[in-house]
Amino acid sequence: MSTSPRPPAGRRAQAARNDEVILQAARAVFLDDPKAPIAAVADRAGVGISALYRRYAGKEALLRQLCHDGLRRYLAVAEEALAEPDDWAAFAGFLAGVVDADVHSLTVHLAGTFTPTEEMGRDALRASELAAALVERAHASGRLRADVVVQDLGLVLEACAAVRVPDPERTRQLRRRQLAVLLGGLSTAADSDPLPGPPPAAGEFDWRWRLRE
Amino acid sequence: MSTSPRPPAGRRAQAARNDEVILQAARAVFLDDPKAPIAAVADRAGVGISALYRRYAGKEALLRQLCHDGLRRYLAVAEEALAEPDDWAAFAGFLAGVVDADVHSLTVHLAGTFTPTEEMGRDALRASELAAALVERAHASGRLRADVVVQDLGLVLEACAAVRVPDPERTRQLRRRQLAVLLGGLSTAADSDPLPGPPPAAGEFDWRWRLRE
DNA sequence: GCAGAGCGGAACGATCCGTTCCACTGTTAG
DNA sequence: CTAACAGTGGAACGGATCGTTCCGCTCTGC
Repeated sequence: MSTSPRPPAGRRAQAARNDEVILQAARAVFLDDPKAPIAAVADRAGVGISALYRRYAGKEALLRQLCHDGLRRYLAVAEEALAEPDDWAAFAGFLAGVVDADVHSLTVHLAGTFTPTEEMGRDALRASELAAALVERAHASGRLRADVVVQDLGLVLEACAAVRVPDPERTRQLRRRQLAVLLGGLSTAADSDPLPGPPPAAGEFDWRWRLRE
Repeated sequence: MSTSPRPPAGRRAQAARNDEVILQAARAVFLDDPKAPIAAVADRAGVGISALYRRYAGKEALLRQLCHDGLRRYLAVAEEALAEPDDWAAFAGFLAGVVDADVHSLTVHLAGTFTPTEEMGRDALRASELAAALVERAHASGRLRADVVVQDLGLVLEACAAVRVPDPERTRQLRRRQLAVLLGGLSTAADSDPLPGPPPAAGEFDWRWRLRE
């Protein structure tokens, strides 16, 4: 056998596999508790702490990577949604996609625990542009209440992310339910009074991203 | 002057006033961060740590008291709402009252940080009974979607409590907005598809109340 | 005046957590 | 075949945090 037979079971392969295992473990752990100790990630991944520090300069680097990955998933979901021809379906599908991918917790709840990179800033900007486009199309479809603004998406996503039970699959189901209620409330079919108070403004949620203390 | 002139400025009076100041400070602090250190409460109240430990056996006792107070407020809001003749207005007013009083964070988010008393258990039971009555009346009014169950109230309140900006008054406004959207989605006016997935079941959120670890 | 309730805040001990360090193991280049 | 070494597990360390205790002071009510 010149090359290794089936799964390349070498030290290298093990390491490459650990790359993925560690990231998945970190995602699961920090999704469950944004302030979890780094040792919890190692335990969950079934590796030692060294395996972590070999890959990331420190906790902050890991958090940053995790958050950036989440941001990229958000972008992917948004772009996929924009490909949908039906304006309202694109809007609803986008929200469902973000909720299912649990991307909101990864981005917003990890905010302030690390210093963001410039690239993250660019991606975040692009993300808000895509969201604005989706809202605009939803407005054009006539099915979105006129007094809904882009920033309301943040509230909706936060509301869904707040739903949490120990079982992940059940959590997903309950979030879908919550999202369905919210979508009903956002649609013009709800003939209720105008939404109260000044709508959320641009930059009103930026404080999350400032480093704590 | 036989008795003190204007405000009864004695050591006793100061102490009585501190009772209230400390409770308010504790509420503000733990509302902002359920795991805040006890020293933060003392700072916020403008008193020393001794003033706290003179009144409460420990952190857990303070948390328990705070949570029980919140529960009692919840009961008061619910009973006030039940006095409203219009079924739907009672339902909507109840939710608005709970959101404004920020009672949900005080009860649910402090859960698991102390061992509850029997009386709290009784009050919690009564609270769920009142909530069930309000939901039943809302159903009777015909304005509440048929597939909404009592447990959905927890999701709605959680969604509102999740909205949070540094300014408390602005937070209240945004929560009202969120609640308005949710109420729109809960009402029969939203002609959308049936809510997806199995509805939240009784006892599905009890895990919060078990002591952590 | 004087006993003591009430208080401020330093000090203590326990815990937790991020990071470093070292010994060990299997792999791979030569 | 073997010497170097990438990769790893996990103990150990140092700093930070936090709940609680304790001591000395003040001011009041008798």
